[in-house]
Amino acid sequence: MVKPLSRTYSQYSLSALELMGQLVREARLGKAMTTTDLAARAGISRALLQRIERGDPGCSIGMVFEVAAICGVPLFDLEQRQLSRHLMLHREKMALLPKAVRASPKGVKDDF
Amino acid sequence: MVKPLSRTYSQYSLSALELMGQLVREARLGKAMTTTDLAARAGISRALLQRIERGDPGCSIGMVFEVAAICGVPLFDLEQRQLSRHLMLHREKMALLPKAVRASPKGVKDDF
DNA sequence: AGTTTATGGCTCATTAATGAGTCAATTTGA
DNA sequence: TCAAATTGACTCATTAATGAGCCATAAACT
Repeated sequence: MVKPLSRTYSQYSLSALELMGQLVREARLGKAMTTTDLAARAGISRALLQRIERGDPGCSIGMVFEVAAICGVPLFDLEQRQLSRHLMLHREKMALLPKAVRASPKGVKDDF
Repeated sequence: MVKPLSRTYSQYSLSALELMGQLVREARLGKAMTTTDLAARAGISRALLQRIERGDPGCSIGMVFEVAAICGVPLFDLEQRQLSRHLMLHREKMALLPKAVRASPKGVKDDF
């Protein structure tokens, strides 16, 4: 029995998680799929799908995105083709950015 | 030594993952934060942050969203307040939807 | 109302993710 | 060019996520 490390999440993240789960659930119901159906299709357990729909922060992002993709929830509000194009543009943009940053001696330059 | 279960992901999910990672990296560089800085601020290891920026599907979605939130990457293209409002509306909408679906005897009703 | 099915929420064993640490390579700024 | 710092990529021990199974409850349809 060891003391479990309880992670903390910002309200923003939690809201985004819950919204993501609801979008999945809504999409699933819209397609008249049971949790068992969707879970099987995504190759995951029903228990995990339930955690995803609940907005559990501990789920792997790959599985969440995969489930979202399967039941038609758009990621970044982009469709398949647009997403690919967007990504390519971003790759080029990243190539121009600095590879490393030199932090200021003390304190981080931010706008919090 | 057991055979590891290699999960499969759709191209769509992988692209979305990579894009997410790049957005984080871009935002981090924009704030002139080192990987060590951002990791510390998010309360995670530098190794994990690197996996997030690389678009690793295995990272927990909670940590990814948290890092995104910290360095200012908007989720669902929504700001803090808008996200909360959007979520509330969705909760109400969900309350009206059916709680369970009856699957068709054979085959799932979808549009693939 | 009764029946059937879906869902939610647990436990526990197993598998995978995470943290800590190290090292080489790259990049930045003087 | 040179030194200092950042980054990327590993290993390994630890912690957490996942799958399988079960049961009680709730919902849908006749």
